[in-house]
Amino acid sequence: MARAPTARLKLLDAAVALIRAKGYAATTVDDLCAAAGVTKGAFFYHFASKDDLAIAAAHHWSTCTGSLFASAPYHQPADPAERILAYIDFRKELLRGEVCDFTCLAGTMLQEVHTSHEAIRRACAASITDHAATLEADIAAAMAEHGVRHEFTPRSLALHTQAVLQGAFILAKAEGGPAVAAESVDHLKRYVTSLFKRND
Amino acid sequence: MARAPTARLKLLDAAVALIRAKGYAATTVDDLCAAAGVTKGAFFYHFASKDDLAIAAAHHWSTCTGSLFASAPYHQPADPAERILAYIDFRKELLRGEVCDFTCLAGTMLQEVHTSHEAIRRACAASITDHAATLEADIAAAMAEHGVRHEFTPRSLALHTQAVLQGAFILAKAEGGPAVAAESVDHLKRYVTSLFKRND
DNA sequence: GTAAACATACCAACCGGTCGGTATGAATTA
DNA sequence: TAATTCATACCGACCGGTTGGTATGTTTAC
Repeated sequence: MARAPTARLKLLDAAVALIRAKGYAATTVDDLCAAAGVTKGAFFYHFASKDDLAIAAAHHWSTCTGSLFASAPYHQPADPAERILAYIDFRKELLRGEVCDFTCLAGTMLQEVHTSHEAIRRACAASITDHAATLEADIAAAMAEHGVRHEFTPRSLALHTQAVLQGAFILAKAEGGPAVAAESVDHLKRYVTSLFKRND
Repeated sequence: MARAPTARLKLLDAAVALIRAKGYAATTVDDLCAAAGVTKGAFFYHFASKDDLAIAAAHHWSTCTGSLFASAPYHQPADPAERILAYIDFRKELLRGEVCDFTCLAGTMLQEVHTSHEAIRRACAASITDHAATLEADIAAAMAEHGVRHEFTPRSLALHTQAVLQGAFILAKAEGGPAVAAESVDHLKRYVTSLFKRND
């Protein structure tokens, strides 16, 4: 290896930032190169096409968010139901600053590519469902412990939390700020709390 | 008037269909003209620009969905809480067939334009918040009737229902079908039911 | 006949992608 | 150990097609 492939990483970071702000189609290769401080030659050396970058960006996004959530403090409570509520609190804390900085790359891209770019769609879908899967064990344990007899699966509730978050992002984009999104997350917490209320 | 301005309406319908499927940026003026069966001359006779059409399409969308929901049967129950639950049921019933046919134009466009196209953002935001506003009266009445003492406003819950729906659309796009979306709406109904449970 | 409602032909800017070339360092060989 | 070889990493000019938009001609209802 001659040099470390720094251009590739800079392009991936630029892709996450620009696509979250402008969407996939509106983000041009030149935009990405300018933001990353590299040239088109570097772009097409590392990525076969713009679509190829999108797939790589989705994986990059999964990796970054994956390690963020893996090392987050919401895993500490001993009670699984408490861990889920702590997760929701953590997601609410992330809702600060500029809209582009707390919204989801996968959700944004999905809207544009779900019919026309099958490979990108799969990568984005995996990003969301894989993250949701990290909640399933705690949800299952909480349902067992608290004797939840409702007719839904742990996976279903895990995905619902992601639906609320994705929807909250859209509301935030509509309003231009995180306030509405935070209120929606409050409703989610109230729901989950009501599900795992000790029914003695 | 020489001819009835049928091209304008055909273009608006085409815009709703194409933008829901491919997103705003990926939908070209030529695409729209082809889908509507008109030429570019007709397009730029009726709309000053592509952005102008997007704004008109958002208003068109508000009008169409507005009359759909106004004439929907969920207003019949005497109890306001029942009306809200009937609304949620109605929204779930709409989740059938192709993803592009039940997803929301405003939510889709918002993702792409929220930073770069202020006017379009406003039109989309209005489409969502205005629809949410149609639920507020029933929510307020239900909260009063059922003695809900929670710390949230009717507007907040109304917007939350829209967040869940928008998020459910994204999940549907990820999966390629309405199944997950429907389950998320089930969770929403369970939440609203728990809020308005008779606490006697 | 005249004005609204289109159609046709066209343009300049832009966009994704290509291509020839270069700098750098690691392995190979003498 | 020093010259040779070669792959990696990157540059930037360039190309052909596409895109939003325009200028101008044609049809149709009143």
